[in-house]
Amino acid sequence: MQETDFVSGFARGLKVIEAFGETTPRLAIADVAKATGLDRATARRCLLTLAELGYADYDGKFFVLTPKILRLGHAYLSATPLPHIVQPFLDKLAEEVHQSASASVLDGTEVVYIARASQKRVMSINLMPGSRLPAYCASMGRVLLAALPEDEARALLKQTNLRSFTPRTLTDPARLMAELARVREEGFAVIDQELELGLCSIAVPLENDRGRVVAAINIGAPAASVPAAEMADRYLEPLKGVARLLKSLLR
Amino acid sequence: MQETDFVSGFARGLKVIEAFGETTPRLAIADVAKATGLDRATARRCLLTLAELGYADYDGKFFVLTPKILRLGHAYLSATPLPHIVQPFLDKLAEEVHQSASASVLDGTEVVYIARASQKRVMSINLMPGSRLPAYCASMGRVLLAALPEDEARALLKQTNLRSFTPRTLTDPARLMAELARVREEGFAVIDQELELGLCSIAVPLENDRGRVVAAINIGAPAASVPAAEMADRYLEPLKGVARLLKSLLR
DNA sequence: GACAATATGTGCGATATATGAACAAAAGTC
DNA sequence: GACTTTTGTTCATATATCGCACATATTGTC
Repeated sequence: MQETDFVSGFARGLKVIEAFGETTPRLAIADVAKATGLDRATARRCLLTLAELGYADYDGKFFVLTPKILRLGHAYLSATPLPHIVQPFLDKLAEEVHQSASASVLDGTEVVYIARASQKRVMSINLMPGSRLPAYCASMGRVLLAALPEDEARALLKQTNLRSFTPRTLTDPARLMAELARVREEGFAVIDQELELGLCSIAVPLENDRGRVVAAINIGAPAASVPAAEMADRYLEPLKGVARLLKSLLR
Repeated sequence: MQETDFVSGFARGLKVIEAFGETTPRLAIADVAKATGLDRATARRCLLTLAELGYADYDGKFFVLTPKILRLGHAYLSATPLPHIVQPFLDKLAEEVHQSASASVLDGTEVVYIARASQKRVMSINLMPGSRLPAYCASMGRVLLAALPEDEARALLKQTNLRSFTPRTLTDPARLMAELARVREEGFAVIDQELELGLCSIAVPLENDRGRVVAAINIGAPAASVPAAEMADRYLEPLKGVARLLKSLLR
């Protein structure tokens, strides 16, 4: 890369941070080099830089990220109006329906939670702002994919690893595209235990004042107490209500 | 900087990300240059790099961070065992006492939330993993400062902007140090509306198996329903119980 | 609409960084 | 414990980046 408007040292460093993940909390220099495709010498320099700045700890062998890294993501959550505007509406919604309510946006093939009001836990994993789920099998993901032009949605599905989380997970691209068309038509998506057995959810898009879809909100409920068939009857109106209220507030 | 093991381009880039914050969500090149102290040309290159990589959007004038930035903080939250281990205990605790429970660690002069189980909202601001509060006037902050050697705690207080959030906020360094001594002695800290009127909280330290304090947990309650004097009676034992259970699980 | 005041874009020499190979040091294997 | 393999560190040099100064564009003011 010869671009004069691109700081490759910076880009490499960000790659190094992203090398740390769920399954790889402690990484040695060589691990990072392998994960990022960087030269070992370069990976080492990036890691030492992180340590020097206090974003990572180094015990002479392994590097571990420190909580200071959270400043970076926090810069987004506190700097972006959307999470702040949506949060109180989610709180009220969650309290009214006695279920968890969340808001998310699309980042590549995943949905990213940007706000959440949780009632008692139903999911096995703990969702919070910054959490990610594959878009194709999450209710908000379906809504957000449906809001894209068909080819873009298709392209994203193509680059997604379509695996079955439960026996009910839809993984056939053609059937997913058909479902997206239905979602686009009807204005909401219901997921019946496709991500986790025992969990249903329903989502609607959040439009801004110009009618562009900027996010999605959903309600999740235990399948045992709220069968999928009832999700829309119970929760569609409350969700649509919030979406209507927010429409004029978002840009 | 002449260090051979330091990538200053990377360090500069991270500085640029941190320039975005609550009051400054949309920044022009010159703003970033001013905020970071970097040369305009450098700030511009870093920003264009962020945009190129999809971490920021650029409309030709202003830069805005995208949700992709959350991947960076998420790398910590998902890579670090502490949040995962603590979360289920907080969930159980919050349900038992019908109040919000949180866990945090120290980052400089601030506490950083790493996990949280929220019951109904009492605070005006919404706390979530990644959120920050000044250590000197938060219950978990007091506990974490008390766990440091005296000089370190004193040094941190010195570099803190000790402002009064409410008429009750302690801001005198000497009195704060005395309070830290008391906290160290008694093993818990109670905050009586020092951060926000109407909000009390109580925190205890979380030790690992070798007795080192690695985090703090707390319970927050509305002052109207639980006077500060009752906080310890009601919540100290549940908190201590969780700390005991976690001691062997943390390293 | 002309002027001043800021803000942004660009080319260049000086300087810092990446590269890959060579070396040193562990770690794993038999 | 000698051998192989992997990992970490160092170094010289080719290359990319920095910061400056200047050119251009945009914004605000009267």
